[in-house]
Amino acid sequence: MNDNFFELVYLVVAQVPNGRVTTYSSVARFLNNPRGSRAVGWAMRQCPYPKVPCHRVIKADGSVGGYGGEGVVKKASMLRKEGIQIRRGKIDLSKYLFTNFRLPGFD
DNA sequence: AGGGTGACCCGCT
DNA sequence: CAGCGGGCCACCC
Repeated sequence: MNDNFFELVYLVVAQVPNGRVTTYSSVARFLNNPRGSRAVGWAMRQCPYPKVPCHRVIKADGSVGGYGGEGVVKKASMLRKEGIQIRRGKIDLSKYLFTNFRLPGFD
């Protein structure tokens, strides 16, 4: 269940509130894996938990990133709907980036 | 045990 | 500011 890095990613991403976004790198860093950003992307690709807002996870440079191919448009649309302004396909991380996660399991 | 894949990141040019 | 290449991590076959 929650013994894998994989599961932790979902728990952390699920903590991202509406109207905010996070980056693969930030999540990886929170899990003490500063270089595990790729693994986070892997977890997102699987996304077996519908409660996990994988669409709120973007790249570290502010770009929307990917969503399984041409779904990126849909992803951007959803973010926009949540009140996130996207300028030239980029999101202002200094405004919407959320990294104030809490340790999973310490509810 | 080994190789291939992926919704990435960072530094350099 | 944009483009290219190398590196790192975890999962599946």
